[in-house]
Amino acid sequence: MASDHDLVDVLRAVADPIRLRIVQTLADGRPHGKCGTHWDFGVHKSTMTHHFRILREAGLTRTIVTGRSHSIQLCREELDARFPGLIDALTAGPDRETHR
Amino acid sequence: MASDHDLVDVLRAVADPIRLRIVQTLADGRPHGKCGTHWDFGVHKSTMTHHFRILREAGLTRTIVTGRSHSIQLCREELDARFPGLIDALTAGPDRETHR
DNA sequence: CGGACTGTTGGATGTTCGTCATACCGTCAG
DNA sequence: CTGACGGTATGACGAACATCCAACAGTCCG
Repeated sequence: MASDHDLVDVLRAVADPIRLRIVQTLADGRPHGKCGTHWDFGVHKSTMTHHFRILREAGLTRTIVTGRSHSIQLCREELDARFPGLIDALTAGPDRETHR
Repeated sequence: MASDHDLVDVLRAVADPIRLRIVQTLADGRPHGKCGTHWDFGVHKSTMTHHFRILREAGLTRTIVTGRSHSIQLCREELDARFPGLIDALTAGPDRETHR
């Protein structure tokens, strides 16, 4: 039952265009910087912080702080253990354009 | 790209405790009645209508009208085709109590 | 026909959410 | 130390959302 609650949290976190894209990009398992370089969604800096926070609080990502640059990484193992197949389903879009 | 848009719609539809439960229950492929008998969430009748509408408009379910009783059914084939593994991931919860 | 049953429609309401702008804080280079 | 850089915190605001209530509409039974 607690799993249902968590699942809803994860789904809510992922039910947003920007956050879904972030998760899809992070699905390669490697950490990505939070810097505006990679994430050009045309939204304000603090908005990205907001989205990163939602993802982190839903248990989807962890943040790695190195000096003044933060990196974000998907918690693949935990997620695959708790919600098997979920991340795959989110990333393996039907006609998902590979890169860019 | 259109798939991403649709995926977000599906996720948003499913990112609600009541609607997630509905989808999980419907996952057996059989049609279930909309009657209050099966769905006892303690919410108002019209609220259920609202949730059913969201699910239908997200392309998750179809409604079968028979006389004065409506039945609802999950669009398994379409969903498995467009978002392979998604429904499985939603229903195969980690410690989801086997049945009942 | 007239009423019970099943479900929908159309407000109304309080809450959550996404976004922005500004101010703030830690880190690194000179 | 001072200033630039990378992120965070806080507050505001409009849109979307979940919920309820009352009224309505189609179907079946007597």
